[in-house]
Amino acid sequence: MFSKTCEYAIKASIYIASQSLAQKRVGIKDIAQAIESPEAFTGKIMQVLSKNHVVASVKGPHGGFEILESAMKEKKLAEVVRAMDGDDIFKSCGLGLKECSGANPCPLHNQFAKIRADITKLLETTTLYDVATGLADGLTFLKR
Amino acid sequence: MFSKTCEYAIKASIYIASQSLAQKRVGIKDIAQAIESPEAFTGKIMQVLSKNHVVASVKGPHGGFEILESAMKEKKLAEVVRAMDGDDIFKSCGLGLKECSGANPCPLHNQFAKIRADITKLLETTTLYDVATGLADGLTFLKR
DNA sequence: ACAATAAAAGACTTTTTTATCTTTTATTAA
DNA sequence: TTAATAAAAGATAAAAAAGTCTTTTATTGT
Repeated sequence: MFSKTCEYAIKASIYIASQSLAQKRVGIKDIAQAIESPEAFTGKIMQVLSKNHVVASVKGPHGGFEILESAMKEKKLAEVVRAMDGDDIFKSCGLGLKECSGANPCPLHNQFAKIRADITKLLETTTLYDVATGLADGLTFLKR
Repeated sequence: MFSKTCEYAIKASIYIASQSLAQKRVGIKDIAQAIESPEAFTGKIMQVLSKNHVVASVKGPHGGFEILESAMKEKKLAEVVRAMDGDDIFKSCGLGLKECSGANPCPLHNQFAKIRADITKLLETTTLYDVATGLADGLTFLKR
């Protein structure tokens, strides 16, 4: 579904958002712990998220990553996914056809159209805030 | 969604099924052409499909691959997918958690449960016959 | 029996993804 | 203004996925 990189990115974003709700800025080490990802690789991912303005980064002592509450209420999961995996998951054919469409449909075109639409709707409507609250409240988890 | 290998496998299976409907046994070269896949790699994939009894293979002159009409009416797409990618797509967590469940849910557990169920239903109910007919009738395509 | 055909099997190679290590840049506080 | 901290950037490395090439085995028609 998502690349591993993208899974880490989503989890990291949600974790940072939940910590930001408690006014806590978090560092790479902390993030890597929280989402069980390799630390250095997590750093790389954070660079991408930061460049794509999914999270804000602050260098130096007491630095780290954060997402303003106002921002996380706007940021959709789709933006995180696009930053890492592009928009393949939103657009591309389930069987890998380059020009799969109503005019040139693969054998599963219609069936997949529905599934893709559901995935798109989920990712385009869910904000980081939406999912961060559940984590902050201990209702959902990023490990195991 | 699926690995490239699995995409090829699904397309190859559908192509073989549609040709079998016309009593035509097809070889690797033919299959590779029909689904725009690398020939040698297609051979490897056919070995797996053959071992998993998705298709029947015949060696020697006039050999190739085929699927009996009675068999293709039983074979679900899910069996092709399982043969190539295992059952990750049916089971695994969207965010990669190993023990994602109602008791230890990832932040997207419920949302993904629905999507996974839809994918599973599609793959578990659609037979090769169902999709082969559309291809045989020129209504669907495996290229471009 | 033998030549031709076609898949199976095995050993490799290439590419992509995932992951690490080192150096540089920015920020802070003493 | 310097030492400490933490992310950014760059260069590699390891693992997995995708793809190729060569040899072997099975089948068929002559």
